[in-house]
Amino acid sequence: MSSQVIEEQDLFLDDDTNFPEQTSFWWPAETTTKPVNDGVIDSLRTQLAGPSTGKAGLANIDKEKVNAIIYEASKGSAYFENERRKDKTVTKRIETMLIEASKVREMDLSMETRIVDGMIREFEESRDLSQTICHVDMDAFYASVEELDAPEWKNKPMAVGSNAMLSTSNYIARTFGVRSAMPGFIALKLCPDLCILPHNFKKYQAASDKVRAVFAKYDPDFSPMSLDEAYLNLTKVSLKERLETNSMTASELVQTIREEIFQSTQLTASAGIGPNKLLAKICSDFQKPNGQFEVSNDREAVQKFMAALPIRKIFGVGRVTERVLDSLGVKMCSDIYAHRALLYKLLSPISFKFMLRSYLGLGSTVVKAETTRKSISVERTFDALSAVGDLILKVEELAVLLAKDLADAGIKGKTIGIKLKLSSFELRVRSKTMPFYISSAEDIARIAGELLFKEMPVSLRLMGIRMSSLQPLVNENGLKKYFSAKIPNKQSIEDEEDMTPYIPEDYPMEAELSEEGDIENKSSLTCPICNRCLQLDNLEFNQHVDGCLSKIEVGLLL
DNA sequence: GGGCTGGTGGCAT
DNA sequence: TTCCAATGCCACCAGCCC
Repeated sequence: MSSQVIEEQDLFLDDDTNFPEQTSFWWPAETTTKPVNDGVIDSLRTQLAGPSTGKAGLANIDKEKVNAIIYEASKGSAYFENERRKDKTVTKRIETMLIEASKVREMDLSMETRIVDGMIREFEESRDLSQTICHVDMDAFYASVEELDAPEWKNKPMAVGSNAMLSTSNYIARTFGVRSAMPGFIALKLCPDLCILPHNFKKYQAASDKVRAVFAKYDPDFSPMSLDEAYLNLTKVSLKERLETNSMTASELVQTIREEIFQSTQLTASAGIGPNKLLAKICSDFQKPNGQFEVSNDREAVQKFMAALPIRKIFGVGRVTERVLDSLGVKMCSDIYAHRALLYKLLSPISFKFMLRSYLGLGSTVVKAETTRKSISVERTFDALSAVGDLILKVEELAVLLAKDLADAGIKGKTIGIKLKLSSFELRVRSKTMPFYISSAEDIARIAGELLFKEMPVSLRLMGIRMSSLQPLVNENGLKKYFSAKIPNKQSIEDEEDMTPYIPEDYPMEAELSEEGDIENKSSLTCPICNRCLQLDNLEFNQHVDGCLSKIEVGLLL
């Protein structure tokens, strides 16, 4: 598995938002910004503040002031306008639901209540309290690793990432409201003294390897969620091992694990213990940093724990779901029960079941080391591009990267998807499933190019290509394919149809090729429309593709 | 009409 | 001036088949 995948996931999984007791929000009097209120509703300001800000641990921070600064820094940008559009969509969705809710509230819901109570009884019967699951989460992982090499950062606000986006921040920086998934330039407005260190994934991987070695000792099948986070099933740790580690209870065992992690890495970890993954995950956030929390394997303890929990604490409930449920009066998990008949009527069966199970504190107990990968993708952000030739080059560039990742992973796939982020931040995803498997850069570029051209004209700030419906490569030819000659290249297709777009025989293609020019500045480029390999410079190539596109419009091609 | 598959959008980490 | 990258899951809809 590509290690980069895990590292990148980590950017968002690092949501350890609790703070040391002594922290308080620093606010110089002369720069105090009054919370703005120019007609923008609170939901948008909360939305702009970023993910995870509603989670526990921010009690010591003046959220109003932080949000006001973020709002001021974002106002007027394309990003801001897009957030406003998204906010309106959610608002509309909520309005529609509230109309429905007012109708439902007038109805006699005794039958629905009985149905839900029946579901609860059924769920109760399936409750498994026999397992001891632990979720371990390293504290401010990237930042803490950096502090190992440079201890002076321990007393200064520091974050890891870039001017565009932060992965994580140390606890000093968090007292300023600086946190993961925040753009660096906004973080600097919150904390002008903040130092932003670039990523050093090799270091984080090395530290992670040490942490995982400890995990493996206690559960060889531990399930890593990212570089700094994993689930362990401690049920099977034998009494003998517990005695050897001088620990009898699950809590003592986890204490031992955390101590071993510290011995090995000088890094602190927080942990949660419970009868399933849902509870363990929530608990690991409770005593951050460098702490642990346990919910005992007892139905009443679990119910009591869950009832007092804000719904946002549930893994899978984000800002949007929180807003939607809040509009229905559901803020805490106990509210799910109080409003069970209404929610039963309004939510989809799957969503309702998820909420009800969460209220009951029921979750999966399956801790598995490996899961099969479902998709593999690459994406890049860049300065706005709209010229056809530039976009084609970008497709080819990404296709090469994806083909390499596929080759490294030894897989091929049938479904190609493109992801486009317009300069307006509007997101578009398009995909196409082929009747055969592909893995070469050429095939990927051609299909991705076809998808892209249907969206033209566009001005893009991000492009991504994803391959899904995956299957392992069975022979070496498949692996060699991408590195072999450019065209034609069909060995992975074998008995399947030819993918080359149909081009009429009398189609006049070669005008550009016969032109004179400085061959030094020309490179070999494949037009994704007519699939010809051309020796052209960028300008000529753009003109060629534009010509092909106009031919598509009049139905001459494809 | 119900199940299946594929495509798109959205939400989540 | 500046808002990442990779992946999974689900809802909803349309089209197809039996």
